Amino acid sequence: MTEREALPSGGKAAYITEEVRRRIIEKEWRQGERIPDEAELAAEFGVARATVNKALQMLAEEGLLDRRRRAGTRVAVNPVRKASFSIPIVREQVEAAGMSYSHRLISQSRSPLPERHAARLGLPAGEVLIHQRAVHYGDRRPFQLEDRWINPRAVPGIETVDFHHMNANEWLVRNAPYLRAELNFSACSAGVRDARLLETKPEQALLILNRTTWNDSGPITTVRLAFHPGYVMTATT
Amino acid sequence: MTEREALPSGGKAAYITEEVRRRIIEKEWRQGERIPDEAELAAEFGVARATVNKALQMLAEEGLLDRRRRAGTRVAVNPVRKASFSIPIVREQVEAAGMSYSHRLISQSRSPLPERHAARLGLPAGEVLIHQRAVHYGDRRPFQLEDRWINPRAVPGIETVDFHHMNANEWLVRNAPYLRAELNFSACSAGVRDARLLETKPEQALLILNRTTWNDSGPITTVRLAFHPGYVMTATT
DNA sequence: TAGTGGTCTAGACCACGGA
DNA sequence: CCGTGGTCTAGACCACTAG
Repeated sequence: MTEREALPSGGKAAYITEEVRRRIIEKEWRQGERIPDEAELAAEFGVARATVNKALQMLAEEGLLDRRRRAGTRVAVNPVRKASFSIPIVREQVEAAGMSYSHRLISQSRSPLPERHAARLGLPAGEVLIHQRAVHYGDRRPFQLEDRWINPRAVPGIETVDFHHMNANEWLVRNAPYLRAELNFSACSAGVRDARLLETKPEQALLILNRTTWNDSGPITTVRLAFHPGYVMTATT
Repeated sequence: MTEREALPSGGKAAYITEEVRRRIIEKEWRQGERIPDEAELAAEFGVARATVNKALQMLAEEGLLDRRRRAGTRVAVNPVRKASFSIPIVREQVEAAGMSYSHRLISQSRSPLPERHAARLGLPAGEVLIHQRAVHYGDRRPFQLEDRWINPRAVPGIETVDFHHMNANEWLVRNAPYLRAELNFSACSAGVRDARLLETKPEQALLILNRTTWNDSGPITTVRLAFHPGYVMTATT
C-alpha cells in the first residue's frame, strides 16, 4: 500500500477491513477466489499479522470471507449475510417512540404446561409453571399483547414479585440473565380474545414473536408477543 | 485463579468469556457493578491483558457488559441482547428442508418507481427500475412470493440476465454484494392476487419480510417477500 | 491529569487439514 | 507433511473521560 487514501475513521484493522470489503465489492477479488494470505497482506499494508487477522476475522463473521487453515482465505461464493436486531425492553421501545408507557396484567396463575409449549421448553407437559397474560400500552393504546410462561425453578424469587407494577419482561431481563435464546417470527390472524385486548378487529393479521430463553439450569421463560397491527420490526446489516 | 476447572473447550479467551458470563449469571457480579479492570483479571487468570481484552469485548458486543475508558467495565443494567439470523438463498432454504426447489417468474418489466418505495430506496419516484414478481416453490407448492424492484444503475449487466432460469435472489447475491441492508418484518392479510399465487385463501395472515440493500453507488434492490402461511422464521442468541 | 480501555507490534507456538 | 489461520504474549503507545 502506498498511502492511506481515505480518512482512516478507525484504526488500522478497520482500514484494512474497509479496503478488503471494497476489493470484494468492486470485484477486484472475485467470488471463490483465494486472496493473499495474512503474511502477505501484513506486508502490503505495513502492519503486524495480528492486525490483518483481526480485520479478516471480522469479514469472515460478516459472511464475506471463508477462511480455513491451510486452504487459505477465499471470497465467499454465496455470502450468507447475518442480520441482527436488538431485543429491547417493551417500556423502552414504547418510550423511544415518544409515547407514554403503561401496562396491565390480565391474568396470572400457576398452571400445568400445555403440550404445545412442552417440547419447545424441554419440560414435561403438565409441569406447573407461572402463566401470565398482559397488555403493554403506548399512550393508552394497545401496543403489544404478551402471553408468557415462566419456569419458577429457573428463577428463584419470582414468587414474591408483584407484576401489577413491574412488568415481567423488565424484571426477568434484570434478574434472570439467559445463556441462550430462540426467537421465532410468524404471522397469524387475531382471535377474538387477541382482537379485544389489542382493540382491533378479529381476523386482523398480527406479527407474532415467540421468544424462549434458557440458562444452565433449564428453560427460563417462553413468551408469545402479538404486536399491534401495522407494527414493523426492523433489523440491519 | 487456582486452576481451570472445566474443560477449556476453546482457548483462554473463550474460557475467560465463559467464566465472566457465569459470574454475571450467578450474580457474583451484580447489575451495574464495576468488575475488576483488565490488568487485574489478567493477573487473576494468568494471561496477557490482550487476552482479557478480547474476552471482555466479546461480552460487551453481546450486551452483557458496558465498557468505557477510564470508567472501567460494568455489568450491563438492562442487557440489550442482540439476536441474529442468516439470510439464506431461497433455493438453499427450500432444499435444506428436503424439498425440491423451483421458481416461476410471473412478470418482469421496466416501470416507474412508485411513491411508496421511493423514500425507502432514496431514489426519486418515477425513476425507471426493473420490476419483477416471482413465486418460489418447494415440492411444487408455493413457498414464497417475491415482489422485487432492482436498480439497474447499481447492477451493471443485469439487463442481459434471463431470470426465467436463474432467480434474482441468487444472481444478485453472487453479483451485487451490498454494503448495507435493512430488513423489516411485518404481517398483512393476503390480497386476492397474493392468495392466488400462494394458493391460499384471501385474508390469510402472511409473514412479510421487506429487504432493501445498498452499496456505495446507491440502492441495489428492494424486495417484499410474502411467506406461505405457517412459515416461521427463526433467529438465535 | 491519571486511570482505564483500545489498539498495535513482533514474535512465538499450536491446530487443522489440504496436498 | 507443512502452509495456513488461530491464538497467545509482553510490551508499548494512544484516546478518552471521570474525578
